[in-house]
Amino acid sequence: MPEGHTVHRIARQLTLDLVGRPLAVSSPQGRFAAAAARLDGHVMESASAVGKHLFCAFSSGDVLRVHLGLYGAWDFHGRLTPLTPGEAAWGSLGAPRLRRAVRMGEDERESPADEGGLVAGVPHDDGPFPPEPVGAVRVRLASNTTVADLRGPSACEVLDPDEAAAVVARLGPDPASETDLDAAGAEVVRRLRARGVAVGQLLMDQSVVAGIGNIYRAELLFRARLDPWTPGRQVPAEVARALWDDWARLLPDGIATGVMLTREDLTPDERRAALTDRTLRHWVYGRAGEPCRVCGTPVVVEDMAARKLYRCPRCQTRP
DNA sequence: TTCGCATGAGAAA
DNA sequence: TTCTCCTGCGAAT
Repeated sequence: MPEGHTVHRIARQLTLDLVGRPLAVSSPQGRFAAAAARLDGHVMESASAVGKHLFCAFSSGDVLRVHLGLYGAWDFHGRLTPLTPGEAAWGSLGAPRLRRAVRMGEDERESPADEGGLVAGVPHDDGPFPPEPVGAVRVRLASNTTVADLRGPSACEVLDPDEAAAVVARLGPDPASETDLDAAGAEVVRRLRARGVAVGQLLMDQSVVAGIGNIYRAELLFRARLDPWTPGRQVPAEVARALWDDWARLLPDGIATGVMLTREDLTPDERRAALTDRTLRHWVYGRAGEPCRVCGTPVVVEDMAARKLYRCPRCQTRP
């Protein structure tokens, strides 16, 4: 999925263009029709992200919770405010949607493949407004000027505020939604070191620390030069803390750029190139068999809890 | 045109 | 651990 940075970007886009207005809420696909009717016509008062969960609070008192899972994405149409002032807006946030670049005309450039979608001018697409829903749109949130279409989410439900709070309570700290990063870090260290499970698995456990997915997991562990198979209990406190601190650095960068660029060794020019060339972005993720960028040893891929785990068998060691 | 895979995670066994 | 949700891309056919 879309790891945590993407969901924060979605929350920001919704905040910029749909929050504070009464919205037409519908379910073109039909699977969310009854719940959509409850929200329809109400004002979206806030949109926020915790880990990979998106929460949209409505004036009716209802909270829309969305989790994109592996396939989900939001497609935006109509007027869009660039998330970064001066830059183009993103038409699609979530799972890869490269093909949309073909659909949407000429003066677009392809967005970073990692994030899918395309970058276009603002407004970023032509044609009648609102556009006809394309494919299975679970939820459409529409103002007079902006449409957000949700497709393929693994979770999409209406909760009351207490239920939404209960979801958040089950999550570990998210650096982008915590006010006290130091205290949150201490809690993550405690949770990481409380179990004998492999640290590679613990970083993916959303109840330990929220928002990390398979790419950030692999990259954080490489950056720490830590063997992912090290049991959590054997990770020294300072190493666990460094993992959190590193996550707290990478996440804001990912939110700002929309790209999971995890290499701190790049020159500014190389960094610019890496924003559009995925083969330059990562230390180990997706690089099975290719030489480690530090020592040249072939990067290894193996299964960990049914997910692909990438690591350098030489650089990443046990404490 | 078909098939396998993917940035995820809850349920079932 | 395995299944399932369910979407789109890209490699293979």
